Amino acid sequence: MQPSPALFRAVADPTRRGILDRLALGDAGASDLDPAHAMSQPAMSQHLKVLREAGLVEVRAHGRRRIYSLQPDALRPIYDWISHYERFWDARLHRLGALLDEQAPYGPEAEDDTP
Amino acid sequence: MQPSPALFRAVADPTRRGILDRLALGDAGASDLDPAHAMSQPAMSQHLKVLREAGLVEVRAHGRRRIYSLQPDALRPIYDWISHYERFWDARLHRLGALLDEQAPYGPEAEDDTP
DNA sequence: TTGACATATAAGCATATTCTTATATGATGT
DNA sequence: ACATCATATAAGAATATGCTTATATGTCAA
Repeated sequence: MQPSPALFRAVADPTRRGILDRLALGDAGASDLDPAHAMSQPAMSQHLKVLREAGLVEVRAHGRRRIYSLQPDALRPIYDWISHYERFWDARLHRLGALLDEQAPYGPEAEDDTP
Repeated sequence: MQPSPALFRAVADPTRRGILDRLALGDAGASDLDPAHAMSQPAMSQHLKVLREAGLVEVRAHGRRRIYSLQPDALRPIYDWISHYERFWDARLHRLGALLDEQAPYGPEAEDDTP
């Protein structure tokens, strides 16, 4: 089964992946997540919203600050999806695949249209 | 390090993930990849181009057909990126993280602004 | 060679995404 | 209460994405 579009969309953006990487080091307030002020405050807030809606981060209030924390479990659907391909990463399986291809040039379902 | 934007962009689209899932079953001609004619021929061709540019598929000519094959190795950067988060998936580590959080409420870098 | 087939590319349009500026909300310290 | 700080939301503009129709390229079969 496929991961939710919201999840893939959330991690598709390099800025947001950077935020996740940062949060993997430890919880942080929203403003701490962009120390170099590479983007405006609303831009960051919007990225955090996308991550929240994907379940990848959670917020808690600490006074007037919002402390964000990583919810790494939310990445599992992507991990599981990719894991299905892991079996192809073994060189011997690759070799076997090549052998099978020699016998059936382009897969089990392709009809032979060149008699 | 972060996977290339082209790679993440390629798998961010559910239609393209479907194409990859289909190719995991075996090589196929471009037209075989949309048996239900859910989209136009150019749409499929454009999706395949994105996948090609991300290195996720390769083409070979077989007569006038183009046979596409999966290049699963190209998924590894995403897999590796996500693997960094895998260590958080263990419940005991989660527990430990909570304990550490009690001692340092929101991570190692947050300055104490509530005296 | 010629016409049909399989795929790719070009151009244009609708929608989505991401940014910006301006403003709202809510907590803090005086 | 009031000014300030931290964050969120609204609205709009610029760009990116994914689709469509039309057309180009290359192969096959007669």
